[in-house]
Amino acid sequence: MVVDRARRLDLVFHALAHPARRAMIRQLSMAGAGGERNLSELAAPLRMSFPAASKHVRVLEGARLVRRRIVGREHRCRLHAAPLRDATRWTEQFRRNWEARFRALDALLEEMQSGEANPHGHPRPQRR
Amino acid sequence: MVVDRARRLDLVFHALAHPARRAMIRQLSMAGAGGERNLSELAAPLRMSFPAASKHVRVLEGARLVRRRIVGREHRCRLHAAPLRDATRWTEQFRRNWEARFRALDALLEEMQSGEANPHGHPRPQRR
DNA sequence: GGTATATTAAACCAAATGGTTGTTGATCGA
DNA sequence: TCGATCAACAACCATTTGGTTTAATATACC
Repeated sequence: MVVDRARRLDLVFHALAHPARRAMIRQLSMAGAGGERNLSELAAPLRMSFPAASKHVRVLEGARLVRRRIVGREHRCRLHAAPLRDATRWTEQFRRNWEARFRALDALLEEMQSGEANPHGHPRPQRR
Repeated sequence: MVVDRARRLDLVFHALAHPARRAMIRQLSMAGAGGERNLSELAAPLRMSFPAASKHVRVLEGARLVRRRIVGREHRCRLHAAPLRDATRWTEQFRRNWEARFRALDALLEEMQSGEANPHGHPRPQRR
């Protein structure tokens, strides 16, 4: 099944949009690279039934944020960081662009204030 | 109404988890700092009814990613980057930690391979 | 005033989400 | 082999999400 970039981002952001799932990611992150937690360990701190926690893990798997390795009766989960990087890249792309333009506007205002003294009598554009 | 940090992140990530809303953010980002788009402009490229688009804008507002200024009959929207930064910070926090540990593991493996020649006969641990 | 434009509101709908309980199956340890 | 443990599965439920259509409201234009 082919899942395109956009759909992939949907899944990752959706996975991150629930505190229980973020808590799981946090816990797996603490485990370090190659570190693993089985489902019980992930579910334990979560104030919800085991099946509920299990479903959250599946959501994380669907977003490819977590991979599962079955060893005996335990399902060992580990974090997979790549989709997290994709998500970050997406947000950064627009955040940086946006903030860069804001800095450019700041610079322009600075220049207009100090260099010339508002020579054409235009009212200075205001932010906020 | 007080909305705590965790809940705020829920809202932001949820807002980012739909392609229509990401498209709106992209469009507003193109508009530059201080740039605005009214609802019709945001809705136009979206292959859905106007009311549907309007609801998406509300979701973005709820996440404080967009602010609305009503001018006459037009509702002018502008991007607000701060929550985007919060979201990025969250993901970066764990991604970096995780990748740093992975690099450390790589370095260790490197050292074991070149320095000693696998002296204890342990099978080399494999990643992937 | 009358008409077009921009947007909200209301009612409705299907599907997804997030949770529960109860049951089943596999595996580990004594 | 027996009991405890780890986890899936199924069925069910309430709420949210994402969409629609139709109607209402406020503003701009002629």
